[in-house]
Amino acid sequence: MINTAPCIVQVALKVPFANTLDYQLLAETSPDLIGRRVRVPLGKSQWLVGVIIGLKNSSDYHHLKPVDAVLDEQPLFNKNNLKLIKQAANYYQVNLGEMLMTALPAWFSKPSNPPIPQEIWYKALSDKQIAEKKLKKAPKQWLIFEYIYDNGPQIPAALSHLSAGASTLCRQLVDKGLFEQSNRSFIDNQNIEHPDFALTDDQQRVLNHIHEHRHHFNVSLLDGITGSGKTEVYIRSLLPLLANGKQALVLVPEIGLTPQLFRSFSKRLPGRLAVFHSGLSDGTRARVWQQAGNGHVDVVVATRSGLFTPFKNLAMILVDEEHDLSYKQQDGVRYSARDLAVLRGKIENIPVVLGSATPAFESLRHAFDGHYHWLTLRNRTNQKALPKIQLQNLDNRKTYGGISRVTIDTIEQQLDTGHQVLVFLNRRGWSPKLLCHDCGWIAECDDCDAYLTYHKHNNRLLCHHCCRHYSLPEFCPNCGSQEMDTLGVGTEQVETALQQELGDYPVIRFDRDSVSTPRQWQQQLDRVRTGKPCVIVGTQMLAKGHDFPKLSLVVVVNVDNSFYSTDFRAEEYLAQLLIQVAGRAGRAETAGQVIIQTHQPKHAFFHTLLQQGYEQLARKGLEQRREMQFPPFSHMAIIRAQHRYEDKLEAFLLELIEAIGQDPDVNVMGPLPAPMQKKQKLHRMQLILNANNRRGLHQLLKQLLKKHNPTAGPVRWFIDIDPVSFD
DNA sequence: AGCACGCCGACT
DNA sequence: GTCGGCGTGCTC
Repeated sequence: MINTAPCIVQVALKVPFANTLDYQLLAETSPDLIGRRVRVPLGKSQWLVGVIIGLKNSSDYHHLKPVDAVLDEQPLFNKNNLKLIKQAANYYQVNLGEMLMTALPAWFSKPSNPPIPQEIWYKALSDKQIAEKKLKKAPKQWLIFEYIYDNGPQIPAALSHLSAGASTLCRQLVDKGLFEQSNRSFIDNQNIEHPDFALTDDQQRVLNHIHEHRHHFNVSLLDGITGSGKTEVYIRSLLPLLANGKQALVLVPEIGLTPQLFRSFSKRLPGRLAVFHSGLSDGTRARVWQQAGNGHVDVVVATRSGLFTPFKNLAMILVDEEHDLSYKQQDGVRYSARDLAVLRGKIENIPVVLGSATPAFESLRHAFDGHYHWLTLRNRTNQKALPKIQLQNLDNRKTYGGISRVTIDTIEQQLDTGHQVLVFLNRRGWSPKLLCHDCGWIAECDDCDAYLTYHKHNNRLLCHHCCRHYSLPEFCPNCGSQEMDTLGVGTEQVETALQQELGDYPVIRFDRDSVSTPRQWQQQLDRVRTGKPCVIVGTQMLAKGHDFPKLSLVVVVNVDNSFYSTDFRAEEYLAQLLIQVAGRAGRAETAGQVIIQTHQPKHAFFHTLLQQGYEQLARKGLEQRREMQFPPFSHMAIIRAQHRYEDKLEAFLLELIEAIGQDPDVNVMGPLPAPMQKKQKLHRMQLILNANNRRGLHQLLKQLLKKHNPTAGPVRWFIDIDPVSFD
């Protein structure tokens, strides 16, 4: 029966002043309005997209504006999804509307509600030999066929590197009966491999455990060293679920790692696999979202924002590399996809598996305490020895581009025996400082509190924080001296020095300056993949994922900065990074070797990590945090504020402290200048709140938000719950 | 957040 | 005389 009286809907909108606003809706009152999007007017002339999150029974609707349109025929968010988002909004202290819009692919927030664009995928139908015969006279078509045959279904846009006019060629292949086209954003796996290799005892034990606990919420920490076969465990955990027609969500920390895992999965998992990450177009992301929600996709491999993908029948969430900081969003709503994955598992009552070779100390603590099932893989599947790590004291050693003579000799030996070498350092450019020898002046950015990095290729100074360029001063602006010199070493300099020292061997540099496009990335990677001896010089971007089979030696140039960091997690991060880069080495046919150059080889950190291992480092680190009352033994939040004038900013934060008042459970530190006090002309300051109970902290923040609207006054500020970085 | 209203300085 | 600065206030 149609109810002709308007009903009142509560709409969550991305507006900073309210969680929901009420509108009247002249339509059939039905409970399944909840979770559907609407277009509503707000204020003078704003059309906004919001989500209906409740209905009200009242005849008092005359003062309410009407909903302009209901944009969805079916709810875009189901009950569990809304529950997750509501709890996340509450936890991270943001509006429901803001959390909803964070969860929703951008495509769905357009008021015009355009239809989701479709995309044509091509899939090889025929056998390779048959196709080769048929395509003897069509080399371009053969190229396309071979690529799709080897790499699985693709869209024409992904084939542009093979040939121009790829979509035409694909259509011709369909006409010849060699290709099939489909209108969806996933691949439908049928010809999967069933390898007959046996799992190691460790893997089997872990797998049995996951299998036994697959029907209810529980968290397993899959703590497995590099090469211990975590991916195989993921695959075999998923197989029985997929066989029962269920769905799974797999999170990876960054786009670069999706293809790898996706490729392993596509060889082995029967079913429909899709990826979801920021590298896809808005339209594609919307499509994957919709199809996962409809149950048309079985497995989604996604980065952070994919955590919110709706599913019809979700049965498991895997979080790969769970320690990775990329899971914490660093702008907008500062949520942690790993933490929310656990919450989602709880809400859906399904298992969550967190995997890492170097679990976050926080996660390990849950494992030690028995909150998480602690599943360890301590042996490598191929029985190969782990790389040998050795420290090299840099004191009193002459260096060439930051690298000692002994190390260069070792590098040369490895190259001479046909191997490849990775030189890792986390600093791009030629040199991180430009210094005046006479007065000690150091070039700094006008807009930020940061030293300028000298880049030799364009002979300019660059601020790595705001990207502002400066030309090189001929005289010291402070004393007029011409004795300007660079200080410290960056990738550019390492590359040049090594090229000079190693003569004919190629030196291939990977950093944001030398590889800024996927195409360049691929080109550089191809040079390495030839397997010829070469030196790879790279930053952080090389630490993750990529396997170089010929790599036998990793040199870590400078790690000492971490020992002076103010971040209480600095050593944890350093250990994770070192183990990760070391993991790049051991995959060669010979045992890998890692050289860490440092001025502090006697530091307790190295002793613990190298003699006792990561687990022991974690136990010690956690013990210190317990004593100091730091997370995870306390609950932290940071209030971050910025303004053009330092004095105004400080005055405002003092006002906030006043408003916070005394709380026996919450320790307020500040106002502290942020480590980088000025960034892009804005001064930055913060208050650190450290609380011994979560509820108290949240109550306090809630009241603070009520008293001081963060978007109203002249000073902008926001709350970062469970911060992982302090810059 | 947007977008209005509103009250004071330098310009055709 | 106005154009435009950004302070304050409101949005179902």
